Amino acid sequence: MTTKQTSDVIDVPADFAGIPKLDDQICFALYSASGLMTKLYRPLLEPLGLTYPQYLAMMALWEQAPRTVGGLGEALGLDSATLTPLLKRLEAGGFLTRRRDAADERRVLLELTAKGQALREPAKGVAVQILCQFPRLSAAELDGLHHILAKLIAGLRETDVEAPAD
Amino acid sequence: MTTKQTSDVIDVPADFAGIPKLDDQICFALYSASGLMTKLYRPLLEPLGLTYPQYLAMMALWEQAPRTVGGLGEALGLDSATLTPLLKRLEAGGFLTRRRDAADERRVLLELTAKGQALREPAKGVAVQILCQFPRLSAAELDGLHHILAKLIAGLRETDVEAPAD
DNA sequence: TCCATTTAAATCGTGCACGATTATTTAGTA
DNA sequence: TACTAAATAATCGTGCACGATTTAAATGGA
Repeated sequence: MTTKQTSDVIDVPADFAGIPKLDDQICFALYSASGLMTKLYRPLLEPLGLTYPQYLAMMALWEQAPRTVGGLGEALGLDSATLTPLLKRLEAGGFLTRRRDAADERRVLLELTAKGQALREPAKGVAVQILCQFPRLSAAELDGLHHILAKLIAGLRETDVEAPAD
Repeated sequence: MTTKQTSDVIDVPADFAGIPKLDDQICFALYSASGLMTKLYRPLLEPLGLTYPQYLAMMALWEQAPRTVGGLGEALGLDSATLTPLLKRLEAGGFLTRRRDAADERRVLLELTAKGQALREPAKGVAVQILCQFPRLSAAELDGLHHILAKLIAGLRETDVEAPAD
């Protein structure tokens, strides 16, 4: 509390100087919610042998396969530095295969194995259980949350693409 | 392939079986938004010598110090396995000190150094710049987002505390 | 007093995440 | 054809995150 009026320390409208934490709390809320969500998934995904990021990768491949590492990375917002080791673990687990594209040896094609395909059904159960365990937010609230997040993400992606050329 | 009507594979209402991705997209949206947000902070925090989690720790200490590692962990939702190395880096950077509490040698007290205190003002500038770079969401939307996230987090924390005794 | 229990941090092992760099292949062009 | 430039993954180094375990200190009885 007791945030004083140090309105001349930085050259911004006094309105902002007095509330230096509110925006951070939205960021912190996103950070916290994301972490807690991952924790919620952990015990459900563990029996399947997946972590949450691995589950995301599998979902992307259930939607479309084969895909390249780059294509998957674009879908998930991750780069090869993160994906390559993750995909190697999924390959070691027998969920997918990685092979160079014969038509373009720079690309690596990801393909699901039978085991990877088979995981799709139990994964649906996970999604349902998450829904059930979900804190009591109304469908309208969930919808609103999803809608605003989509807008936020679109804006953040723009900034992420344009600003680095600063 | 070709997801058929296997409505008896899992014992849930058929309504859910058909929409196995919607809830995940909220989770994925949280995950993505959180990551993009951290990326937005990075170039602003780098000149200060902080990462985003370190910035969160400093914010908690600007609000209240001295604090114990456990107290900080409760505020941030992190445990000592994450905090101990992070705090050692902040100590190595000269931002804070760690010392055993003489009254209870189990506890470690965190105290800001002059350098750590001094960082508070430029950190306010970071918060302002984040607000400015922020994608065009109305104040009402930001408010709504924050409100729903708070509700979500409260529910997730409950689940996180109660469910593990399963 | 002594000892089991609880509490608090630190440590260990695994896995994610990213900026920066490197290696290889393809494409474009003089 | 040769030679640069662009594209694609992989690699490297640093730092976060968490479950599980370990170490040490405080607490609460018999």
